[in-house]
Amino acid sequence: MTDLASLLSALLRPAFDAVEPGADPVVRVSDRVDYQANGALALAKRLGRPPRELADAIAATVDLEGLATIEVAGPGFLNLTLADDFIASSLAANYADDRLNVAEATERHRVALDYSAPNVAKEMHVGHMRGTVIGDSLARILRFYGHEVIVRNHVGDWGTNFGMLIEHLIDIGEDVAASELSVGDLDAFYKAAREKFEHDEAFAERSRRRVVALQGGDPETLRRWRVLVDESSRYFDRVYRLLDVGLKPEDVVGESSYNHLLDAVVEDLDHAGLLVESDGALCVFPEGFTNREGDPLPLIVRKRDGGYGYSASDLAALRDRIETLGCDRLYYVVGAPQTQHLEMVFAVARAAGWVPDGVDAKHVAFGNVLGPDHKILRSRDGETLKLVDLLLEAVERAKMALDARDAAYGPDERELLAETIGIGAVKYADLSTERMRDYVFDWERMLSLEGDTGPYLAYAHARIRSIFRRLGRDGPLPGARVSVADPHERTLALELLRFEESLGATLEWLAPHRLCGYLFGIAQTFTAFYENCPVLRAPDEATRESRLVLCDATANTLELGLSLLGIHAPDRM
RNA sequence: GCGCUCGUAGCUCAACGGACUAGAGCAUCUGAUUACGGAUCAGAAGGUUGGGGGUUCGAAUCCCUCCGAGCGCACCA
Repeated sequence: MTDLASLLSALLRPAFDAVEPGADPVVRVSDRVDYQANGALALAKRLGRPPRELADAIAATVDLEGLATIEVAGPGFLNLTLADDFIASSLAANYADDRLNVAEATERHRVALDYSAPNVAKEMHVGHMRGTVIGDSLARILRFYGHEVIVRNHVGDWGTNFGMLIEHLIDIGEDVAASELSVGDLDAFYKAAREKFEHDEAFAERSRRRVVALQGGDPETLRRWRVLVDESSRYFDRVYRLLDVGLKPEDVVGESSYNHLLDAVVEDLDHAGLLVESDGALCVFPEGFTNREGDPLPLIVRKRDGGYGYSASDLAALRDRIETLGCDRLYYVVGAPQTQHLEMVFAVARAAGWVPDGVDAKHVAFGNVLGPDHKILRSRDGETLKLVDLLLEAVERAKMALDARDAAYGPDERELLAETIGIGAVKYADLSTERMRDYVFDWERMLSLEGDTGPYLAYAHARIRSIFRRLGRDGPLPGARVSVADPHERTLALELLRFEESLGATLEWLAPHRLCGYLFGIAQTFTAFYENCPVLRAPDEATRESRLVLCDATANTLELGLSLLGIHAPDRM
């Protein structure tokens, strides 16, 4: 389907072109009319003509082909009201062709989507949840649009920490370590290693030597490193399955994967004349970045000791995504504190000529999850909150909520529903807030069946499906005509037709909360419709079938929209 | 100190440079409805969009400045 705003814009364009070639009508959804074009105001300013007069002239010459009526309002707005017949027939046609909830990109991209990025031998905590959930939703939406998405789970599997982690592995024995890691007690493992590193000088010394052995490619050291990586990956995978995200083991391409490209990064930066030695380290000083003292701030590509840091692997990964994978969109779903680092990486890559025209690299930054005290969410005892613990609690709470309801579930159904609802609630709460903002985590609110929540939307969907169960059919009769005679029908139909517009905005801003807002609006509009327009007791057969189309289209939109957020909507709950 | 982000109703959040009434949800209050799954509906109350300037026909949105919060600022990643 084509979105209505684009369609109206195309109809208005000739009239705008006649005034000034290439002028943009700027058609938008308006709260007081179906759509509003305010392009005449900007155009009038540019041409120095009275806006109202210009708007009148455009309105007089425009041909809307009977699809809408136009009216000049205020200082020069062009208010567009769609014809009821047009809304009804568009909805019916799109519904019949199964094209109501379809979106098509005009140009397709190959997108490198970097998200999740947990650290090997370290627990996943709430901070990883946001990146994982947002990234997963964006992956789904991009694919839905027809873009090719190459997911890179840039796990932290390299660096000086691994000296101490491998030594600790040796100390406690691989069998013990493997069982400790596989039950998900990564924090205990990491903390024990850290503890020894800080208080046991002999251990610290062994650790430092071990780093050298690791970076030198010593086979036995690499084998032990691999044990840590593999055990952690298995653990991550379990968390991803619980979280119901599409990340797969083959998406894991960690920092270590770029080791063989790091020398070339340094050489090429040197050839480009960007490399500067400073205090023994090899640095690039991109323009516009300064430190505390106001001096130029370096991106340290190679450390004084000759080792590479994460700047080098980030640069190598960026090149790999452009040069080897052939991506023209690079999205990094990474926390807001990394903003400066990523900007510097992008700046250096551009200066080095590694980012051709038409290639866009973006930091999709996100804020923190806060506790009731408005500080970073922690467990009750003040420790970092393990992601699994949070997810399991969500499932437990959903189970209790289900038990409190007046409905009977089989034990398997109860288990499955609790997982679907609980995890969905957490994900929706996360996705429905603008991603740059910190948000306050609140169990009560996110699991509530009232308000802007995952369970509310899932329930809205299940309730509509139940209409058809009661009817004993799967859907409306084929070829049913749609009428929007009642204002509630009209509003709902129009809202349903705006699916692609909403998805377009979601992608344009890489902001899943826009899709959330749309779906919540759909659910609310539906309730108003359902309250005022009897469906099963409709006055006549034709009205009933028309309303059934609206019901089914709403349920489909909710189900699809939620699935694009990574949330499953069960048919009954 | 410099930089980035945020500051909107009691609380949690929306709002793409567009309006004459800045929207939802929760909580509060008033009515209606014994309901096609009550996640009901109608309505009320609640805001000088942190303060102050500026640009504009028009600013929560853009610019400047101040205040407050969070984060980053050379060899951890």
